[in-house]
Amino acid sequence: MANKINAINLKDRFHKLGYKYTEQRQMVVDVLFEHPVLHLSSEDICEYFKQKNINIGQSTVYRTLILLEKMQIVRSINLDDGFTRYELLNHDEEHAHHHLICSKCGSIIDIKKDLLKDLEKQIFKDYHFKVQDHCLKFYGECDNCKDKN
Amino acid sequence: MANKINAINLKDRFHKLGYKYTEQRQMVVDVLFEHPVLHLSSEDICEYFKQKNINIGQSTVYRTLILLEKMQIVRSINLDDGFTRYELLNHDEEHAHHHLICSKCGSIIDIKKDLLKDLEKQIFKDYHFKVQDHCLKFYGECDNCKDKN
DNA sequence: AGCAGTATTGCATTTCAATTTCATTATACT
DNA sequence: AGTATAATGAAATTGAAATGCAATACTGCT
Ligand SMILES: [Mn+2]
Ligand SMILES: [Mn+2]
Ligand SMILES: [Zn+2]
Ligand SMILES: [Zn+2]
Repeated sequence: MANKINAINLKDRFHKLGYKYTEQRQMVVDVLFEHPVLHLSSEDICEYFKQKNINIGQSTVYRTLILLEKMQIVRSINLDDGFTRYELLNHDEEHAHHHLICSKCGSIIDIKKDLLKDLEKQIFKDYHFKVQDHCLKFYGECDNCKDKN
Repeated sequence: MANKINAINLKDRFHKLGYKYTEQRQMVVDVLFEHPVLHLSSEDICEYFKQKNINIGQSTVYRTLILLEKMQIVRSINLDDGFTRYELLNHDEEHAHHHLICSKCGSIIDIKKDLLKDLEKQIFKDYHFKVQDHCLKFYGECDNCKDKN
């Protein structure tokens, strides 16, 4: 648990890298840690602040997310809805985890098992291509929506 | 080979669906069939026409690609460069094929083997999620770039 | 062939998420 | 506390995607 990232010990991470840990950045980090299961967009986070009457500029939210990605605290993902979305980067996962996207209701399910190790070995054999990361999305019908037919 | 799509017999496909097979649409289709290995964007195709002094409006190209996708002649893909790209839909492939994306030189390699059948069965067992299609991209270093270190 | 009805074109404009500018403000270090 | 530097945020800009609409082209019918 020593090196586990959480909202508490981030201050040091920022300072070690020469960044200031401002109130605004804290707030953005807090929202992400409070909703670990969601895939929030910059707009989602702005909307959340607006509802709580917290004044943080959209460009600050936007730039904070870029910074958090550079700091390897979040990862940006594309779930095909026109928004860049963000999720906390889990350092237990060697590679990006996968997503099930229900075409009916739009719900998103995380798949944390890697599942691709063998394929990547195969690709190295066949194409001499050294895989560093991947992006895998499955489109279909979720358990809930299957009943509603 | 009876039902194989090519640039020749598309006229009938358009007419059967109530669409007109105009010169502009033919030209767009031709560009796609002439570059089966590329992943062209709307802008790429406009640029190609401009260089050949062919006057076709960008909105026509854009709308033609949308139509071709609806007609199941092309598929749109996102290769993380900010452009929607298109490739001919091969009806031998049950699902979308995969892409290797070289982080160094940006080259794109098609992987036509499906490779995901077993995983999709596993996902149905574990999550009761019925996979209909998928999107798989691998990021890494291609064979060419590996030497240049 | 000519006509009428409908689909398509393409210029111009709009949309909208993402990005940048820049004057003001906050932070960290001494 | 003071100073240097980084961050903020309102406003403006960017650029790919999408749309409105008047002009044009295609198709089926006479
Ligand atoms: Mn996720
Ligand atoms: Mn391809
Ligand atoms: Zn669903
Ligand atoms: Zn390469």
